Amino acid sequence: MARKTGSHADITGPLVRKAAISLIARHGFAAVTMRQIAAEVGIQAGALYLYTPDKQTLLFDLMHDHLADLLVTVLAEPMLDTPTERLEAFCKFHIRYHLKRPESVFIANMELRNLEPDNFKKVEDQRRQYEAYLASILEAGQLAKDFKVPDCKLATMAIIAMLTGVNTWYQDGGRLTQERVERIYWNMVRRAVGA
Amino acid sequence: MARKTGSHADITGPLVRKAAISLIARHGFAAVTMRQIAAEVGIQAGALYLYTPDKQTLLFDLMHDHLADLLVTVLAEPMLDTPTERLEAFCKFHIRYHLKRPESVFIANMELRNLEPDNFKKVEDQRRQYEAYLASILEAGQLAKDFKVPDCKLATMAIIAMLTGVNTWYQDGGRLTQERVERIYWNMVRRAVGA
DNA sequence: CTTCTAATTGAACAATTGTTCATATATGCA
DNA sequence: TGCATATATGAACAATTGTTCAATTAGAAG
Repeated sequence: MARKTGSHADITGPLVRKAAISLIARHGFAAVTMRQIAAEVGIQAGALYLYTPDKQTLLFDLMHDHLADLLVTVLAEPMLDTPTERLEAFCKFHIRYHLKRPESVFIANMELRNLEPDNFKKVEDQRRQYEAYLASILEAGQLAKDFKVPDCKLATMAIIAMLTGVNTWYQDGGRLTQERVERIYWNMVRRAVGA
Repeated sequence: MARKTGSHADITGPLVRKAAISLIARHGFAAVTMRQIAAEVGIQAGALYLYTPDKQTLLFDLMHDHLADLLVTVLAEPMLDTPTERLEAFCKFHIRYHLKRPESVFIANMELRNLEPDNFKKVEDQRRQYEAYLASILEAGQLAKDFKVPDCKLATMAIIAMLTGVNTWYQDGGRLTQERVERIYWNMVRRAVGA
């Protein structure tokens, strides 16, 4: 039965997620203890089990929810007319979206091997869907002879790796603004696909 | 005093390293126990301490030695005449070298946060040197007007991320040979830098 | 053979792990 | 006010952790 009013749990639950994201991104899932997460929230370790059935589910939920939001958001972007415009929008979206939540991105990329087989399959499928979205843009551009890509699958992996790599070095207030980074990367991608 | 003949330790030592690499790549440093490593080698956990002072040093040695070998090897490559030739050689070298030791590469990329601060600094510096090698090629090409790169630092990070990404999906005996992958990626890099 | 050292065992250590649960406190509703 | 439920404690659990070390075995040198 759903609660009507905002209870304490509705506040603490998100706090647990936030603490877990921060700690796991910094130290890795296996290195973070339930007691550390609890301490960050300001509760005892036992109370965590009011918000998650176990540690593994907590990790899976973080990764699954992150990727689910990524998919929903990218699919909600307005569909532009030409493959080139769509590729530009994708590149800039990917950089912007990932730079806004670096901790979740880090976890989603690094903690795959700590997922139990069933959970791993689900998360892997979400990644596959996201890659398929980019691949479809490349294939459309290839078909329309807007792009010259020798292999769409390879180009997909290359572009995603390249764009996600921004997260490893970018820092706010650094030498380049985010908009400038987006433009430079889009230019490299554009030329790489021959558009 | 150096031993003249190959002792048992000269054999077991490398076995410990190999077992550690395999296990850490699969499960992550924090999730692997000294007892697991020992079991893989076929000895007791206590005997590991004949080959490493502690778990942290074992990890650092794996990462440090991997990157040291990477640096020595890339610097030993013959220096070609033009920046374009050098960039092509670098791209193909990077893919080939990394595909040959995927487990060490995985560890070097994923376990940075499990290094103690001093060890982290050393490994980070090795990475910086490798990046500087590629950056110098891009800067030379830019100066010679062979490349059109809006930002050499960004292009360096983009290219390395893109090339290293091959390790996440390539499998021997798959759809594409390694040589074909090298050529396709080099083509994308070449166009990305405007060569 | 004996002697010396290198290599290894196996038990032990204190600390920490994820998780459970009886008990207590707080909160919202009648 | 009191009752019911949601939320939290804190102690306890067995299992496991990295590491140490006295005792033992193996191997090479003389």
